[in-house]
Amino acid sequence: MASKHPVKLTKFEMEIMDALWEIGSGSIREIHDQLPEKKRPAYTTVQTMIRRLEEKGAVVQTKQVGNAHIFEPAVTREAAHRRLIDELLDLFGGSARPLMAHLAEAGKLTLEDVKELESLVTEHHEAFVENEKPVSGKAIRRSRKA
Amino acid sequence: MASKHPVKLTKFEMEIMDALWEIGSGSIREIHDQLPEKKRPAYTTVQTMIRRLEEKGAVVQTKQVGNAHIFEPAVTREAAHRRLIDELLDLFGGSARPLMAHLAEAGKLTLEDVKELESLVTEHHEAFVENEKPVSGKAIRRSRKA
DNA sequence: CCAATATAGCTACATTTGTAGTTAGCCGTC
DNA sequence: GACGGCTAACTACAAATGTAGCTATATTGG
Repeated sequence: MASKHPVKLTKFEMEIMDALWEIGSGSIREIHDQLPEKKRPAYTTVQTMIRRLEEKGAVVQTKQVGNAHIFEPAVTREAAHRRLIDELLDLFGGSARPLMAHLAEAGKLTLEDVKELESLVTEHHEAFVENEKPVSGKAIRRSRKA
Repeated sequence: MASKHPVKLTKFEMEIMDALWEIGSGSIREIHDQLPEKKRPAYTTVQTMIRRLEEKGAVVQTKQVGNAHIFEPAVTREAAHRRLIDELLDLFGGSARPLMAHLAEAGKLTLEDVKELESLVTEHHEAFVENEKPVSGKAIRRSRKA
């Protein structure tokens, strides 16, 4: 496998990245403006954050428009999310089971969610038995509706 | 509701707590010894951590045996876990769905897991319709087998 | 009772994270 | 071509986190 760890991002860094993922690419100001008014830090704070994210390799500076730098994500939202999930799973001993249980108890899951999940898992499983490995190339097909 | 947020614990703090949860209660030394040899920090590091955890209200000093203090968790593992999950969920916009999808794709879930989950959710749901609120007092019953 | 040992209780320090001010340079405008 | 504004860069700083040493004291075996 190629890139080992898609860098570790903190909660706040994730929020910055969220803004960037949302707009796809943009200047510091655009990222800043994209942040929810509520917890919107100073412009310079975003600057610092982006700089650190760049150091970490989470964003890259692509081009330059005027004297403004344009940045874009160097990691996908999915990869970042997966990283967080894996980390959480670790705390739980690597098994997803307890995590599920918690979600269920907290009432965060509807029967529908579970149904959907079932087909996802089934598909995934079938992809495995049919090819002896995950569907090559493109990701597992699944009904997107969000 | 009583205690709002069961304190925020870092990864490392969780590991310390894990040791404590495991032994139920014990002295610094016992906690220290309980930690996996691999990443086992200095005795004093554990001391510092426990002190901070005490400040945070995650552990309490119950009694004293000889000159050794005995500590025990002030929060349940479940509560701590739930806290982490909730935080993760937040990053995901509050919905458990994307989380599920990730787990499914990462092949972390077996069909069995999903089946089990289904009954969990069903039970939970029934508890709701029957009582108009979560099962009072004790937690939802579920087959323990770990 | 006294020495060896185990603990507790401080203090210390490097890193990471969150947050922002200050300064200096580039750019377009008048 | 000088000026005002936007942006980049650097610097600063406090709190949280990770890690551990040192000192004084309590315990206990001899």
